[in-house]
Amino acid sequence: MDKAERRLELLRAARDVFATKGYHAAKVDDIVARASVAKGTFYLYFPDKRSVFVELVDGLFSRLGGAILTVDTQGDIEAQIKHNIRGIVAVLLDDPALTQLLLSFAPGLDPAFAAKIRSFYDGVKTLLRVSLDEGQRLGIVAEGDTSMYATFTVGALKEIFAESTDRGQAWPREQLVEQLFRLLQRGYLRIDRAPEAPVSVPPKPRKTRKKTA
Amino acid sequence: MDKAERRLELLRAARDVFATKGYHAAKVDDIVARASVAKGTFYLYFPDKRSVFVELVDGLFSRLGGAILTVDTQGDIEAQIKHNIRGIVAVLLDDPALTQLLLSFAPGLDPAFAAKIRSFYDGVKTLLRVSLDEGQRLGIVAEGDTSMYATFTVGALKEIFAESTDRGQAWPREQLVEQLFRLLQRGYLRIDRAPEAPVSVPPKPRKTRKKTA
Amino acid sequence: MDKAERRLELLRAARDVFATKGYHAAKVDDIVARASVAKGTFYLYFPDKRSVFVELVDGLFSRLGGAILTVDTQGDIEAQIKHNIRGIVAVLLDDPALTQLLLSFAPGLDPAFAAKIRSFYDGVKTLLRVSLDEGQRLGIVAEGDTSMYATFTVGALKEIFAESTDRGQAWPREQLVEQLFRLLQRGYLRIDRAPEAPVSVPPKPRKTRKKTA
Amino acid sequence: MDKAERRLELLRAARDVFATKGYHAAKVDDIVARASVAKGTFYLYFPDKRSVFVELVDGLFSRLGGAILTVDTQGDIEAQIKHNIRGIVAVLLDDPALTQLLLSFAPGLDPAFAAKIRSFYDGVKTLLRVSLDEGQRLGIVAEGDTSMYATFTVGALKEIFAESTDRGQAWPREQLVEQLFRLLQRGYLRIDRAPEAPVSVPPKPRKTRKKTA
DNA sequence: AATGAATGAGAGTTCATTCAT
DNA sequence: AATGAATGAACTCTCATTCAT
Repeated sequence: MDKAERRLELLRAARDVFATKGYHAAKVDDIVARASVAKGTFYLYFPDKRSVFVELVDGLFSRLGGAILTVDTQGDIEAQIKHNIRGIVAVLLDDPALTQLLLSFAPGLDPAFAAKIRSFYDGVKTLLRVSLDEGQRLGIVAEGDTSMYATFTVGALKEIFAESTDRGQAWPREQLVEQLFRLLQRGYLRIDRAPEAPVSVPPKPRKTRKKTA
Repeated sequence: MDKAERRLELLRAARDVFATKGYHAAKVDDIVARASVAKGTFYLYFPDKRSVFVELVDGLFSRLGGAILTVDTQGDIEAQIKHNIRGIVAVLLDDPALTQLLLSFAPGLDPAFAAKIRSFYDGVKTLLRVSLDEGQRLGIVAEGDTSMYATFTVGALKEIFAESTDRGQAWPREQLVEQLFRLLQRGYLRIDRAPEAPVSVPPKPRKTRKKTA
Repeated sequence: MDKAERRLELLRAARDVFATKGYHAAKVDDIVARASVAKGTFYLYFPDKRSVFVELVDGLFSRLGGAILTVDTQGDIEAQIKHNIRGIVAVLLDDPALTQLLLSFAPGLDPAFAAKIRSFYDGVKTLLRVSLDEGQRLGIVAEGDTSMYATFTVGALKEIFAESTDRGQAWPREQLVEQLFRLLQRGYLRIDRAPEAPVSVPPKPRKTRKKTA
Repeated sequence: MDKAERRLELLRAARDVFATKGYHAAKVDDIVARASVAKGTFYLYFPDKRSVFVELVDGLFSRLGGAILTVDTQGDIEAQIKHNIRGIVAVLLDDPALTQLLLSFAPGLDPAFAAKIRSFYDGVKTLLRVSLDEGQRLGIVAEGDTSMYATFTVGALKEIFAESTDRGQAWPREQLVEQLFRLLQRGYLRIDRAPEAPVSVPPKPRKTRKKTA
């Protein structure tokens, strides 16, 4: 077997075991058993148990980072946001075990991991907040504390993905994208305003924007 | 020292240690050291390490559960929702260590705990969803998948509290309540914004608010 | 059993196992088996395997250091030197297992240990060299490189003790003292000169000391 | 590459690694890395790690053994002794890494090795003792326990070489030979010091050398 | 002959739990 | 009730050795 392939096999095995049992309950023995190799083999490919974990999380992080593009306010904002959402959905739902792993990881577990994961989310939130600030200037984001909006959004996304992953993808992918977008839109996005009008926001006719909300 | 008091002391010690180091890194030695008792004493009050943890989480859960009242649609809905939020905020921010513990605990970490925690959140979501369903009938909640609204809300709350706890309570309590409410309100609530008007959202007369909801 | 006593028991067990099998071949399992305790107990008394070893060697070092007194050139030199030799002999032969351990320890085995042990011997040699320098000024030590004399002496002592320990103390203690002294005396000491006279150096008549040697 | 040469290369590599890190800390990986061959290759030339070590030590032993000639009491004793010393010095200082290895190896470290090494030194001591016994009969060795003289001598030599090797050969070779000889001479040898006179120590007529020697 | 990936027995260490005092 | 010394199962990681290529 090819060296790179065995490495991947071990990563996959580790991912599955971590996702199933959690980091601490996952023993190296479990991982190698799942990969059908001897214990020592594990250490040919990774310096220690922790580093596989870190590599898995890092991989997901970077794929997520790659999926999120900064919104260009000159272009079609709705399309870009949906594209970002779609990207995130794709990355996360393509590897539910890994998503489980990421979402199930929490501060307090291990200071070293916590810092790494927190900094990732902080990065996402900052990205988001900056976009929201810009949006406020353009009048397409409601007034208010944008950093709280960002926190709110990230939390909502995390929970929805956690649930999706948990339940083995109850919601079809594109529907998830649509619903997520509408949540954001009805929440604080003001691409189409008339936000306080009870219902039926006509999506397209954007020219009539009012301040009042 | 009184038996009940010693028990409490141990619980507090455990809570602090768990919150600081996480469940696995917290050693029984750390807990008893913090409580200034001998190691054996710990086992006079608790059958094992895990059960202290469970008891702590359970306690927080039940206090949270107690703080959330089913919204009586005959009464002042906004006030009741704010009261609920205020209750949750109070419970969580009154014991940041425990909140940290709860939020830092996640599925995947340990299957047994995960089930317990998930069932709590499921309970909260169900409570919420039922209220939202009712709200939809009353026309004060936007159309859409209420279970997703519930998930969304819980996720947002978790993230905001996590951040609040993390940062040593950056936001003043009442402001947090207000902002959370406004997020919900602007999000999918369709209560009329007659600002500061005490109460009485006329439940039935839905025709005036037309088109949807 | 008393805590201090158990500690001693473990030290003794470790000493015996180390002396018999050497540091690397000595397993913690061997030590605890010999001390008739569980493996975990070992770690209640010592942080790790290495530290027991270090403690053993340190103990012997300090006892040796305590046995060696700086020679006061105003007093009876021969008596003082013999006293030193007697002290060293006593320390080393009283605990053959530990002596075995010390002598069987060598540079290259482990950089950390090597430094520790080398520095001890360096200390001894320096002590000796200083005495010899003083002796040369007084005309009771032959001319020549005193640092080489010191090295020579230490090597000879080490070998003789190694052999004594090996063979289960072939030579009676006081005879060893006498013979060691005579080796030194005939070697480079000039307390009683007439050094070239083939045999039978009359030990006492010291008053006639001559420079010439 | 020629088979014998590769074998030598591995031996050299092993010698260097052993000398630097000691036997236990030296990994087969280190050795093959230094020899720039694959790990499996090592086992084509040697059955196991230990056997390389043994072969290295054996080689040094036999070279040492070859350098030591039995002293012919009919010939020039001083010259022969110096020749022996010079031979030992040459063997040891020509390969400091190996010397380091030999001297840093000690009983207790590993029973199997210990026996081998002890038997070598025992051989040397016996050789020496026999010569000294003969010397006593000839009146050129002081009275006393010759086996102790032998032990003494070997120990002194070991220590001096250990120090020389340690310090990267502080003393020039011929000076070392001279000084070693003088130590022996002033110690228990009773050869007349007629300095530089080529040879022929008349064995018997001892009375003429008086006082000074 | 040479390679180097794979092996797996075994080591040191940890720590929740027990129990004699 | 309280103590804290003792326990030992379990874990991660090491590395000499093997063997298919």
